[in-house]
Amino acid sequence: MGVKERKERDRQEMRDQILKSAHQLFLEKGFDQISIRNIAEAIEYSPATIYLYFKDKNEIVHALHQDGFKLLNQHFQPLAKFEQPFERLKEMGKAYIKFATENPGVYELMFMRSEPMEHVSDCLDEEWREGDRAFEFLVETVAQCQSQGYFKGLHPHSFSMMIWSFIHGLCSLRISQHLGHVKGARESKISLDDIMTTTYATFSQALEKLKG
Amino acid sequence: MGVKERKERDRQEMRDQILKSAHQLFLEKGFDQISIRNIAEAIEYSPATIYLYFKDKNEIVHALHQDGFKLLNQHFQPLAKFEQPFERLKEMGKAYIKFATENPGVYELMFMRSEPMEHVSDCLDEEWREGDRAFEFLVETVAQCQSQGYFKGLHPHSFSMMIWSFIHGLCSLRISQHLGHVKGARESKISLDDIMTTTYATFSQALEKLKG
Amino acid sequence: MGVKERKERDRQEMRDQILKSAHQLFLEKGFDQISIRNIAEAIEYSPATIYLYFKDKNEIVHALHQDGFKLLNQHFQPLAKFEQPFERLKEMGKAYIKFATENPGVYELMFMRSEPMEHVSDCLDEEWREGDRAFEFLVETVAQCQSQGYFKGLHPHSFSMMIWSFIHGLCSLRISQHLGHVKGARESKISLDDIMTTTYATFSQALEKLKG
Amino acid sequence: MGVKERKERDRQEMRDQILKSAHQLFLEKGFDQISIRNIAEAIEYSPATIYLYFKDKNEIVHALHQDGFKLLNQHFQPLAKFEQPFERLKEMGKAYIKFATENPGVYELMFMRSEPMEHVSDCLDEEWREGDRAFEFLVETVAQCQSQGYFKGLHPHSFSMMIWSFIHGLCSLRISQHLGHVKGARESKISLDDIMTTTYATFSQALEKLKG
DNA sequence: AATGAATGAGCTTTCATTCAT
DNA sequence: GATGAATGAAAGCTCATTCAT
Repeated sequence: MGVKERKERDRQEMRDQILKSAHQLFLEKGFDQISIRNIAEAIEYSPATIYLYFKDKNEIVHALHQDGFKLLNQHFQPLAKFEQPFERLKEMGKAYIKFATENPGVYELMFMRSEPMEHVSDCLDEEWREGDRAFEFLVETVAQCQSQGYFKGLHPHSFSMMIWSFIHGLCSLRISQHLGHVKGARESKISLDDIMTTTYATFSQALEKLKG
Repeated sequence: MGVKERKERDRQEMRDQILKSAHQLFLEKGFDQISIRNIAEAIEYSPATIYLYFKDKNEIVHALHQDGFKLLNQHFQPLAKFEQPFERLKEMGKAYIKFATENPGVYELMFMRSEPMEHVSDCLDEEWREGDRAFEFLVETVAQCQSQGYFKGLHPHSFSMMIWSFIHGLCSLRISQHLGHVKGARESKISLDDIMTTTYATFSQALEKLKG
Repeated sequence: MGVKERKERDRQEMRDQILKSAHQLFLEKGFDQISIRNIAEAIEYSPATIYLYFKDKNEIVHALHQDGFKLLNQHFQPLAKFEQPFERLKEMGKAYIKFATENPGVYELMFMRSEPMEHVSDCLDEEWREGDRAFEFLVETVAQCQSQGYFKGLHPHSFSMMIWSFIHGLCSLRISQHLGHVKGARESKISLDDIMTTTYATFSQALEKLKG
Repeated sequence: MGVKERKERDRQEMRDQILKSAHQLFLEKGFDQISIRNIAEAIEYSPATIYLYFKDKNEIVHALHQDGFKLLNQHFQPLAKFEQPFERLKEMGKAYIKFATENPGVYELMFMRSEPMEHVSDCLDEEWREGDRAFEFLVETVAQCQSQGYFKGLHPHSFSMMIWSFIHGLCSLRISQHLGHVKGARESKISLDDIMTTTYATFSQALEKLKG
């Protein structure tokens, strides 16, 4: 009995290792520098081996895509403990930034490229469950904020879109290396993290002012 | 003397023609679909000819990058006529969206990819002049808004960063095809343009509320 | 003792099952579409298992080759009942056509490819017994026809070769899909079976005229 | 002026060289052992170079296919001088055999494989002109034989099909190496050429007897 | 006896780039 | 000034085969 289970576990471990390597390569080399051969080299296996665990390159990308959303939701999980919705909202932003900053390659894959979307768009809605969950969490939190007097008169869905746009913009500018090239940031030696923190703080202040 | 100058002029014309074609291709195909052969075919010259005018593919990308910023500034030019800074600010957003929507390939190249940045970062600050101009225009406008009572107590540079993050986030989500996949948008048949308009309107409303 | 024999029997059964699946695959897919994996999948065993029963792919092909000849002879078996040799000869042709048409993949393997031959040529004459039987049956029938006044003055072995060439030509043209591409057949919508029947009938008529 | 022409000639020579090598490889290795890499190696160029002269592998196969038919017709050309149709018919057979024997690889490609057919079948009828010409030449010759009293009462098209089947059968058995394995031929040390000659002679005799 | 895991060698194809002409 | 010709390097992928378990 144990044998079968161990095999299954080994198999899963190998899949994970492959995905982890791909993940790592995204980080180092960027989305289109990734190749089956690259991954194979990284895990020190032959390219053919990859195909024992994934049907094709697409399936790898797909898996990373889904794993990415799961991971994002994991970053959101601890936020439930914040009872004040506005507090929670602000923490969500921080968690999102943390996720993007720590997993730039996967973030790129999830939100900054159109290629994966073309494949994924054929999929069942089911595939989007994790992605939906994340967004719904945001919408709910916004709605709760409104019931406490924030963002009065604004549509919660649209306002959530706005928030997401901002935070995605900030994260993606960082990942695409544009953050450090803005006039002002370029000259002074401010760290990228500081820029993000400052910008996010500004956004938070603005949100705060939208109360009442 | 005249000969030398004419030659130089011819050379510049050829460079422009190549860039124009590349720009056009970006419009149709997107960043990774572009190739030297593609461009050569479009201008009806041989691939080898391109190398007479550009050292390598990077140099083309680089040039497009710079031209892109010029083009963006051209979109901003007519905004000078808006005397009310807040009006001007809102129009800037629209102009930015227009630029991004009409030149998705170039936008992708300018703001959504890290590869070009890596090459550009070695360059002189001089290279960034056009980019800086665009951002400074935003900062100035924000500052003028503040002198009229908007965004009180917020740092103009940071607030500009926030605005840019938002608008870039919105545009890049559209270009990367993610806009249509958000829960809600996916089911209803809202057009992407409508989503952008709505989200931007929400943002404008929010900004408006930050007066006083 | 019994154990050893049972094992041997089991082994033989497995070999047969593998061959049967391969045969089936040939029927559906044709010579080059076949792979060890294909066969393994069909018998629901792992590819590695196949190597327990056959040294390599060649050995499988070889075995199919031999089985093919057995099957061909089985098609000939019922012909013994035709007492008139010329009738029997004509029925042999029909039986051959039936065999080829119903087992195109195996026919291809047996008669249309050189690869298998290269391996087989090292083999003992013994290996050819079944093949020889089939041809000898033809030669005998021809000889009997001659004793009834047909094909006078023609060498039976050569005449048999001639007959085989014709019938093989007809069958192989069909299997290689050339039959439908001849001028005339291509335009009209005659079925391949009709072309074969007609051509064979013409041949029969010609043979008939060679009497006396 | 001469430059352009020379270039064109060089280009044609290269194409020919590639085709010749492919032709040669067919001969040595058989149809499916052929690969772009193989050909490239044979002509001592890089694989990529092949793609400068042919769009893809298919185009090479296609070209060989067409060239083959042209070559076959060239073998038929000198036969016009035979005024007696029956003589011409017999010479046609010999010419066909000569063509097949000297170009086994191409013959295999032209008549013994189904893969090329699948691609070619989509083509215009125009593509088949050369093939049609060859077959029509046969039908005409048969018809002329009939006007001289041969093959009375037989349909010329069907009878031509019969002749082609025979001669193709004979040639293809030789090419697929089956000719030497027939009982009788195997034991005695008769050369393959002798077998072919003898079998063809027997066929000729039979045809002769179909007069009157 | 059976197999999961692994791989080397092979495939077709594309592309940025160089260089002799 | 322009290019046809050539290529090295890389891509995704498949398959027959081996071997430890």
